[in-house]
Amino acid sequence: MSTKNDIFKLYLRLLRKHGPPQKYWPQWCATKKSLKTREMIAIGAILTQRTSWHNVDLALKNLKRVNLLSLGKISKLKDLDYLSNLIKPAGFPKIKAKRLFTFCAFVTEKHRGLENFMKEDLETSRRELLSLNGIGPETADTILLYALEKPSFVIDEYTRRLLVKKGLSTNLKYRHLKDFFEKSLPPAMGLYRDFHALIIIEGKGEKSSFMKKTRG
DNA sequence: ACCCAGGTGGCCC
DNA sequence: GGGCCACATGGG
Repeated sequence: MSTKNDIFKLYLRLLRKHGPPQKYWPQWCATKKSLKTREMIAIGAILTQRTSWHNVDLALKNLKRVNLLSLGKISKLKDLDYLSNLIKPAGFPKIKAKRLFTFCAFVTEKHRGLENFMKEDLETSRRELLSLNGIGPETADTILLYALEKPSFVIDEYTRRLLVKKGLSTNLKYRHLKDFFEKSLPPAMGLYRDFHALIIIEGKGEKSSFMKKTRG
């Protein structure tokens, strides 16, 4: 039977092993407080669904090249095929273009921009994000934590793998795990970001050593 | 020529 | 409520 304390101990172990993470989400983006960065993170959160960072990066570079790394600009697009072609490297281009547009239109039209949206409380924002087509719990929490700066813990495949490996949970449902982490920790954005980053660093490390071991 | 990557929604039972 | 499937591209 795992306890709340096990989660905090896990955090301390990861912190001791890897040191404080220098960069948050995503890897190629340090925590800058600019609106542009937050918008890029939100766009990346949608593009990265079931997709490698490298491919998301290619798509973001395409958007930047045509000066479209902006929620307001994307929300004004008439031609989703154009958007779809730009984000093609990130995979599922048709569906992701639609999802991205839906999100951008919501932020721009309903909230008059990301800065206003940030003023809304966490629970209301989360409900609104989840009501959008194409935004599920992980994408919603990623946007909340990294773009809107709210203490909303993100659960992903790395988190599940680590919990299974450590024997800390057998219930792998999103809501259950999110509650488990949030009840074990104080609601602090910085802590949630660091912890999530450490879980990924740990997960990627495990993977490369696994690949090394099984090769040849 | 496989296999995988930080999900989500639609459909079916 | 759960199980299965489509959605697509770049890299190992």
